[in-house]
Amino acid sequence: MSSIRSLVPKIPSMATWNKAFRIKGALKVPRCTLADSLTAENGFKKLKDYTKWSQAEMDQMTVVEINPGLGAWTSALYNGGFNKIYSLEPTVPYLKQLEVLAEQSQGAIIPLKKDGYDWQTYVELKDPEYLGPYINPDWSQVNPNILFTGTLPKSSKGEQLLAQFATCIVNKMALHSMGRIQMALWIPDQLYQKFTGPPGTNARCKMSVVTEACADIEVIYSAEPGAVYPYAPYHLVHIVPIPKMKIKAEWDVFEYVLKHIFVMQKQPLSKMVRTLGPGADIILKRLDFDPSIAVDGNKEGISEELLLKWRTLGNSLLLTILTIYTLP
Amino acid sequence: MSLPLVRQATAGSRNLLSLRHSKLCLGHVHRRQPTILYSDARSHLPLTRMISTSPLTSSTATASSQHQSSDLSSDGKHIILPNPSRPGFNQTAGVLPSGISEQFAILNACIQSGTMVRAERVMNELYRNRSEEMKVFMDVQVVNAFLNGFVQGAKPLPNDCMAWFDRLVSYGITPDANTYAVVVKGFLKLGSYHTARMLLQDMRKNTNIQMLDVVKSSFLAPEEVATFHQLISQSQSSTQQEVQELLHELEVAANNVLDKDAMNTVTSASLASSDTTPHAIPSHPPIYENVPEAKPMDAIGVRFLQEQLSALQNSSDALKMDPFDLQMALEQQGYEVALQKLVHMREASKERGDTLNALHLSPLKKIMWDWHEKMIPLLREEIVNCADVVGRNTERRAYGPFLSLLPVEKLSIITILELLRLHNSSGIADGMKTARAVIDVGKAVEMEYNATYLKRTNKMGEIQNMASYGKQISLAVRKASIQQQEAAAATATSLDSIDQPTSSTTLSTTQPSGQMTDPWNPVWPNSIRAKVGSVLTSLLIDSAKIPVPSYNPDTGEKITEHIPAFFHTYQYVRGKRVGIIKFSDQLTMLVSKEPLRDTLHPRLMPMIVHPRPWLRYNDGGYLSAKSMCMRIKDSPEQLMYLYKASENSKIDNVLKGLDVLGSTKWRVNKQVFDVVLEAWNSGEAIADIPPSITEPMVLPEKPADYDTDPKAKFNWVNKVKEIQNLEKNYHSLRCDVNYKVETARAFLNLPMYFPHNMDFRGRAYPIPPTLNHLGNDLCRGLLCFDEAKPLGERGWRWLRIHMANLYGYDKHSFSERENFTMENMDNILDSVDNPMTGRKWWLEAESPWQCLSACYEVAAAYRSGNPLEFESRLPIHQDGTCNGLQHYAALGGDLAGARAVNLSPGDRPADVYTGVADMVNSLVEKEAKEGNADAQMLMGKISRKVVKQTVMTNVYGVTFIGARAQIENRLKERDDIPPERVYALSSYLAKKVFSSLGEMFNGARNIQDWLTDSARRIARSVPKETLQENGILPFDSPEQEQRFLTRVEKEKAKSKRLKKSNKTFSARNPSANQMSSVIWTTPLGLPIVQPYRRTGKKQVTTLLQTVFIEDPDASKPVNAMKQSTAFPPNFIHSLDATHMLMSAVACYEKGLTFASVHDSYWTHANCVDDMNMVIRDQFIALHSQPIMENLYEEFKERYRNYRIPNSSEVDKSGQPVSKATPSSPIATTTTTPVSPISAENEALFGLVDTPLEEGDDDDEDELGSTLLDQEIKASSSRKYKYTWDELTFAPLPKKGDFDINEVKESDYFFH
DNA sequence: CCATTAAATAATGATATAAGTAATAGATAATGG
DNA sequence: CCATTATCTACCGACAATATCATTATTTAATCA
Repeated sequence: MSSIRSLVPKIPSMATWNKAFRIKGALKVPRCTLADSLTAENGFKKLKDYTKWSQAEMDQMTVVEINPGLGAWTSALYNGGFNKIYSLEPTVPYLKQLEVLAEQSQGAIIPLKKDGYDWQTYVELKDPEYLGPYINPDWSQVNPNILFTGTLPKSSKGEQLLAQFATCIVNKMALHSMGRIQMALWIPDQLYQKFTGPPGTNARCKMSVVTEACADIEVIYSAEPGAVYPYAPYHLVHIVPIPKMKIKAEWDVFEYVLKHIFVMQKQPLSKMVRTLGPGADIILKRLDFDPSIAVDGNKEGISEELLLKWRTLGNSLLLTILTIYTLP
Repeated sequence: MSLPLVRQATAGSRNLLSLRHSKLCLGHVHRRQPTILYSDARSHLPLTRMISTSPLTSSTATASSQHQSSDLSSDGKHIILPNPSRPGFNQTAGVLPSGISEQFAILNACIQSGTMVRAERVMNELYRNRSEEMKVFMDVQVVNAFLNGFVQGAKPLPNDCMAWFDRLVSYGITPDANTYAVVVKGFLKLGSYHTARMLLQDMRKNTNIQMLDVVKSSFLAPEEVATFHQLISQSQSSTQQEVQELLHELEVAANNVLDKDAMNTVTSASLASSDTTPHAIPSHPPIYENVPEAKPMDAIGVRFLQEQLSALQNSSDALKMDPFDLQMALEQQGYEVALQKLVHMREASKERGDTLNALHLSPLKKIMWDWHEKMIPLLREEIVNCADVVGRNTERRAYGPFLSLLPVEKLSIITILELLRLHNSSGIADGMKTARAVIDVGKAVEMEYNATYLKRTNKMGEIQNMASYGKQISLAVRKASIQQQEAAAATATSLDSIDQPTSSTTLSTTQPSGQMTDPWNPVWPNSIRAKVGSVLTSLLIDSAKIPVPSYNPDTGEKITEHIPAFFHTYQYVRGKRVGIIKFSDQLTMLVSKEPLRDTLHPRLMPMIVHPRPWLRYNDGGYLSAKSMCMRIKDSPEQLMYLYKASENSKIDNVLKGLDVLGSTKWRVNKQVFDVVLEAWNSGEAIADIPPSITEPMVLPEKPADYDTDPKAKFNWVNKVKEIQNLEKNYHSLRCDVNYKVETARAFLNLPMYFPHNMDFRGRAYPIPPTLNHLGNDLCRGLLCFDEAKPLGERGWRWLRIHMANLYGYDKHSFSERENFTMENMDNILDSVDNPMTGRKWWLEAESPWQCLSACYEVAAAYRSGNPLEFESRLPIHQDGTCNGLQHYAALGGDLAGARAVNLSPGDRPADVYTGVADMVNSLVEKEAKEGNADAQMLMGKISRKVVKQTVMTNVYGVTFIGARAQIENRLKERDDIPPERVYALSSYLAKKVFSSLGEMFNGARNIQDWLTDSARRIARSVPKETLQENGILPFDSPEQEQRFLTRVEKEKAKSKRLKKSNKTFSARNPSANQMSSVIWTTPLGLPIVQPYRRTGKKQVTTLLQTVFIEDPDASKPVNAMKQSTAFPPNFIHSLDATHMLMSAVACYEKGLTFASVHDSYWTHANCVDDMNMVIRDQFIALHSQPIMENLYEEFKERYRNYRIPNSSEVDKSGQPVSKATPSSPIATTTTTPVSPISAENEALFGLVDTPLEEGDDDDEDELGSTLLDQEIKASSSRKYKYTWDELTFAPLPKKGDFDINEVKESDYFFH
């Protein structure tokens, strides 16, 4: 296919980076960027091990990368064998750096001045020029032509963005209006904990429930804090939307319910259900499990079976709620 | 000296007292003059006494009081108290530390509910855990109340009482006469005369307490005093001389006291009648014969109010009730009435047995009754549970005692009504914030408790008689009342330490001067209110259900479900949780169908009799409810200054002004009311009545990409939210109108009064919230004076001018305005004849409802054939033209400014707003021609209204952002500007306005700058002592140092809990040490404290959730920025308030009816000329004083010995590079005196960092010095010197040549 | 019985929560290297 | 200590985040001499 690729972006020292790339204005905190090529290469290797992508599969994939930053991950993707990488970078200094890489990659890397945080971007990506040809409404299988990847900022924006990705998966919106698209994201540790928070833990939260209901998550690789500017622990996470959402309820209702019962995640479900509406506790009667389980699904004194039932939230509770609420 | 303020002397019979006070009043108003009228006894401040009552702390106390004696000078010109950072403040101010105020409230609740076991436990815990603080804050009053708890009931426990007495004495409490009275009472009640006698003997031997003081203690009822005679007869046998002496004293005292009642009434009568009051006041009813307060009882309005009461058992009398009693009953029995109405409803329908009629009954009331019945058993159970708790449940221990203070029925009804009242409050659709709900319920319980407690202990008949009698408002009456009250205190308890519950900051024990002792009744802290409120709310939520028709989901058959009427839930507001209590939809529907009148508590309504004159800062207004003359929130400092000023008779003239405002009798304008009602019932949007929304608004269509593009969805959701918001606003607006209409209906044909109080700057506000003359156009249109006065020629003219003003034609000369009205007579008559069907000319007016009201008046006068004799009730307004600038111009003697705001005469009104608008318009026009799109859009649209607020606030320091926001709001109101451009346009316009203003108000701005600068300096300043104690400045003397060290020693000895109060003085965070707020005294003597400090909120656990509440006691650093930016407006407002109050009093004394809305003064048409004279005279009187100079002097005195941090550049030798003080903008004009202190500083620290007392180890020192070296090298040319300079103020801006007396000739000064 | 220590409980402080930044701009307080 | 960063945006009438966890502080129980 192609000769061995060994693209290496220019990684400035932390001090230089601080001067040249610390972005002011739009984002309040400087956006994190992967700043270690080795980490990037290692991460990609692991990712490839996990997904078992063949070169043929990779050849037909178009990669969309958000927040490439210095381009370490971009290079790793390119070096790993992808031939078409859209790098969505809104800030000029990074963009310049990427253009260098673009040149060196003989056009495989295509920097675009777009912002992965901006919803408009996903509308634009549907353009025939970019992902238009690969839009695929078939959710029975993973979209073979698109890989979405990138680095999430450590700010509240990153958190919001991740939550929205989950929402969009459930509702097949934005990126996921183009099909069942897999993602490989570099996620800051703190956010990762919330993203995947298992039941009964402190990290269990709204987002982890939604995530659980819509995608399979696998952590691929964990970067040393030093590999990211400014220093922060990051994980590379592989996210594959599941073909059939576990959430049966209408999204807005589901979200409302989840938000309210998670006000007090350590309290029994039966108590929090009352905050949903006057007399909402009547739905408890129709529940097929003991509602004294804590909202966050704390395991203590709870049978495995019960836990399972509660975790398949979309199937039981919310369906029930919906039926009650939509009665004449 | 001119005498506008001296009340017309009626006869030579005025006593010394009233003479003295008239003089006092003059002295204060006209001239800064040392106060000479206070006897020295007055300066014995009760709270200082409180400190010294504790021998164990005496060393501290004396030390601090000596130390403070220099700055605690309340008998000088101004009230000056220690800085809140000083240890003396909390003690002097009686501010209780966190936790203790709660415990005191609980203690009192235990005592009052008769559960002494719990009271003992509280007391025990207090002494065990907070023993050091107890030494300072435990007051003998508290002790007396506590001890009395043992012996007041039917089963006295004198031995327990005695044991506690001994114990408390051993803790350092010094018993007073009341203490002995209480303890002795216990034994007397049991017949243990011997013990009682021994006690008294002991007292006689060991204390200086007089027997008479014991016997006349308010803790002893007359019949209890009588038992002393039994003691005497029992002990006659003793031959000891000592005993015989005691018995003799006792007998004399007892007889004395038992005779006292008669004495008292005589004195009161003589006191009162010796004033100018034309009639003597009989000591006993009936005294109302010659007081025609209310119209005859067949009036429509009063019937409604009487219906309120008709449910009560003795209601047959209601119709015959005297208005005074009616008012009293309304205030005190509001909840009983509400409850009885529910009962009646039920009884009535049961009796009639006809279900048909039952259907017509209010369904809401039926449900409320149901809740009530369900809630009561739960409440009882809860009370039992609270009593059961011996050990751990701290929550129950905190709220339990309070549940026993009122009957459960009352608790229940209070909760129900409060929750219904709060529907849609704080911007929550169909619900309320939990925090608000629980605190308000708690507050309502507290108020009700106070009201009934008062009723129980109330023997204030004479006082009230006299007070309510007083259409005669005068200092003399006030004085006489106070004196009488104090005299009466020996036999009757009075209301004093019950502060108004709305303020959560409290004086722990306010002991007024003199012999008077108040029952101890601490204000409940908000945390307690929240806890109490939350139990009740939670119980109501559990018990309140509402029937809902429903289907059985399984069988599909129709059933009636009972779902909760309320539920507790949460909302997220920008990521934060907010607890709310929501109404179920069914309840919302029910409530919206029901008229709101039954949830209106009479305590919030206008009064039907004259308000009680303000006797003290916390004594006046409504008859029974305790209210404050100043609205204070969470600021102990404000309260303390007010208290001191009140006790030192410094605010009598202010209070008098409030009395005058409260004495204005109003009535509802029936004609306008009818039109309002018609408009209201039509459901359409008319004037400022919003339309009623019958069907839900149409939602916009979802966009095509709603399902795929989050942005599209987001936008749509936002649109929907906007619409819902609009709907909500309409709804709450309509509710508001509904309340107003209902209140007006209640008072149809009935005179009403608005008791007034002030904000902290002295501006006056009516206390009743819904309907008052400060309200919107609708309120003002609905109200007119009760008294009618013939127009006369001038009045007829003013009426016509007023008519034109209200229409909006107010920028022309008076004669043009007169003509305007005459030319529009046709329209006016049409408006009157066909208000809703005719041409509706009045609706186009700037103030439609007031215009309509004026139309009626003009039309009636016009048609009467002889307008000059027409009896007019319409208030005619005279508005200051840019009142703030007027005061600025007067302060600065600014000629140009004076001309611009009509201080100097002109032949037509000058109007700065129009002037600026014109300037901006021409600017815009020019740029429009140049092709500026913004300018083109705005061409010709810049009205006076658009720029008015910005121009006005410009001299108050509004910023560009603020100005833009103001203009934005104005532009949004217009419909000829596309909403999406409003923002950009307002930005453009704000710039233009600012540039137009340019140099326009330089005179004012100079003063503003001086004020801002001074305030900033003050806010940053620190008392010298603080610096000394932190080792930053040297002590003045070894003695001072020694005193400090002993205090530290003592503090160290205290429990660790207190160590946080030992704040270390850190240079790192300068704002943490800024504790001085800006304080000044208005020319009327009102001390004003700017309350802006950091908020210190804490989470408080309640049954429903935790609530976030301001912790009142923590002394928090000031918000220096707010202090300085707020000072100019506050200062000017305090002046306009002063002017208003002065004018009010002067008008009153000329017999003019007077009302005001800050800078708009109202009176009868034919009195306008007189009032105008008064306004001008008072303005001159006010500004003839050297106000700025006085302020300057006051600041210098008040902040003597304060220091501010300063850094100035010095050259290598340490000599100052420039003499300026860079820390202040104006400082360049200042020649900062080279104070000796600065020299000391320099010597002490040289150029090095402040050597803090914290032991810097050598390491750091080395590091520090090397760093320093580097620093010097690095910036070799620059060295700074940091010093704590004496707080000085910039010299006052130079005063111009304007002669204030020109105001007299200016027709358009107020117009 | 006391003193001392361990365990239990209360008080205090810190942190996360939701989820499009709205738009703009100039002074000043707060913070971090 | 200086430079960057966050926080304000005239004032008043009219107020309001909360659950949970970790860490101390204080109280109670327990043990022992």
